[in-house]
Amino acid sequence: MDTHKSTLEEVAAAAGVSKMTVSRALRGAPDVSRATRDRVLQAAERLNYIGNRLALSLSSQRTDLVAVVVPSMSNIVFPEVMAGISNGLEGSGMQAVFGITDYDVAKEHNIIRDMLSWRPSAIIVTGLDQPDETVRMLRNAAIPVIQIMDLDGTPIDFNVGLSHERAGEEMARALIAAGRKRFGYVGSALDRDLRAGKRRAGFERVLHEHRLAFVGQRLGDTLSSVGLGKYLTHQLLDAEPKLDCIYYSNDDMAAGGAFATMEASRTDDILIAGFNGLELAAALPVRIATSRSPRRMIGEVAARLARGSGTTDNPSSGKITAFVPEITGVA
Amino acid sequence: MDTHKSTLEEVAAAAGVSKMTVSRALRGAPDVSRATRDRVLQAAERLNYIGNRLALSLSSQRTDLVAVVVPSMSNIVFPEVMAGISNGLEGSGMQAVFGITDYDVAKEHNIIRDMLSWRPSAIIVTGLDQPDETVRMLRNAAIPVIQIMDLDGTPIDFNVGLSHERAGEEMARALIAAGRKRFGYVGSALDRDLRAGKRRAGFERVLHEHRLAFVGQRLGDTLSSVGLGKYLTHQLLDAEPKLDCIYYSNDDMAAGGAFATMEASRTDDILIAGFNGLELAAALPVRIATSRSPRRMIGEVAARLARGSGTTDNPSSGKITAFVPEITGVA
DNA sequence: TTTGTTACCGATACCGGTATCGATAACACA
DNA sequence: TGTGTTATCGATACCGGTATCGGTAACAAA
Repeated sequence: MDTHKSTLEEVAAAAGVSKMTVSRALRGAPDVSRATRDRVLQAAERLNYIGNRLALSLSSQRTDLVAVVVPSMSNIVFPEVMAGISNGLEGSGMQAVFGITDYDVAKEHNIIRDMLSWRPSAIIVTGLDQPDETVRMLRNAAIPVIQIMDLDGTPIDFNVGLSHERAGEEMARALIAAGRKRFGYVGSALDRDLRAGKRRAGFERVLHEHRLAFVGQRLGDTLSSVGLGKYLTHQLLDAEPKLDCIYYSNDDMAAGGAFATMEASRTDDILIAGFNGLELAAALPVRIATSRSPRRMIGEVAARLARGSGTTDNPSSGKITAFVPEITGVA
Repeated sequence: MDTHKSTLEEVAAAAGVSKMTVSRALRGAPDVSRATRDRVLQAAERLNYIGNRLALSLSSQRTDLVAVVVPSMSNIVFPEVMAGISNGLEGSGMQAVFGITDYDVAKEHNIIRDMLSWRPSAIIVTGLDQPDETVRMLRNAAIPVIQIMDLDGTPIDFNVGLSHERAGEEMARALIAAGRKRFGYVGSALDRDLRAGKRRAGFERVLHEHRLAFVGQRLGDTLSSVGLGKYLTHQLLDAEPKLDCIYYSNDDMAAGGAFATMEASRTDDILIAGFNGLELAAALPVRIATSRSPRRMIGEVAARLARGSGTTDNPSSGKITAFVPEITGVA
């Protein structure tokens, strides 16, 4: 019935008490008699009262907000991380607020600034490659900073993720051990997706150690996608018919590669290798190699760290949580 | 250097002016001389001042927040909608806040309640099937309520989406027109994903009109996924060898179906039909039928409506934005 | 009857900004 | 010299809650 508003004051008037008593009753504080508590609750119900968190947070100096900054939404990986965070926060009374940077450093800076203006209790950001200015801002916020996904670099505070350089290395080692010799590479936008670039660098380093190199490669400049992976793979197969293995920037691209090899009837002699361990990769009609990144787990661990914001934190321990991706589909 | 805090008051002290002047200078208000403006800006810079939106919003009675409530994150569809919203909000100074309900009605109610306590300028919720209690709460919020994705029902206020019943009907009509006769169905969790249920109902209605029915079906009870679609399809193919078309609850399941038919060498006589028009569906090595849902566009339109919150809105026009999904891959 | 204790409740001062109105100084003009 | 005007700034009152402290009533104990 009543249109919007309704403040503590109004509920107080309706219940015939002071707003302080209403505040206590609604929060379940002990210093309220059963009788008045019931009156207050009824009045609040009747007026459709909904608390004002702006006032609450400003007054109590706690927001119970967790800012989360991710680069993209168009790949299922980050939504899964966000779901993990959301899940890990459940029951804590904390709320995640998300920001998307589109892999843009300047945008990231502004988004982080905007997020900090909400005075979150903790902030989760993707990667370790923020520019100095952004790092300074994060340091200055005096809240737990949790950098996720990547481990290759110097963390500001907490760090949860995996080494992408090492993931690339391990994949190369596994493929070489399995007898692969003529490698190709397909990826896209490595200048923006720095983690994909690190994987490629690690992979290539191991190739060099074994006196090998990418025989051929195709790089796109748009966001990675299944269709792009398929398209570039067809190109690469035409240009380099003798490849026996192609490494991709991620599983989406790799799935496209798998489709391309199927269409070219090359599934028997070419092994497709990706990264992430997507559900899709496991369901493909052909086996592809991939490293499973614990995306959801990373989100949950990050959430757990964020929850610890208010509690007693052991300052120096557990700052870094390292995961080692499991490689599957090679042999 | 300086650890956290720093308020307007402190910047004011540092600049030798009142906090009101700092407030004006930082917002670019006209009543400030160039000289003091510069002094203030420098002081703010030096102290690493970051505004407090809690105070700002409480004081000005505007949050510029858009609450967004979606059921899931584990399917790329909703992240794409969210990306569309985020994109559509760009440059407006508004910020989206997301909540995930996991297709749980009770959870949805609580999440909406929590969101409203932040006093958003508008709220975007998925679907039209909220229980009365939730509808009352939304009505009472006295802000624009934008229900997205679905059109089959009675909207509270704004409505942006498509009719899923009709989408199912149209797909059935197209498939029948293309000569398909023996239909199967594969889906999952239709009791929670109501829109998938509506599509199925619409599809089945048209089958009946043509004196047809699903010859066989498999229903999972977990969330839809490529693997599940593949698994259920294999089961269905074993049980009903004579199908010539299978309708799926969505494209993820359908992709799994496509893989199953490939593995069973049945790609020539069975047509796979899904819903969403995912990028993946177009890249598959076999053609599948699908209806393209304008997910990103829905998000952008919703964002545009949310932006209009503060401006002069023509109350009765443009309340409903209907999209008609385009069917591809049938013939 | 006096004194203590406990249970319950209200008054007041913030939290960190913005809106509003008024004050002051400088300058132009009569 | 007196009077407006304009530019620039500050004082004050909120916004809607919570923290803190103090007050009152009821009851038990002395």
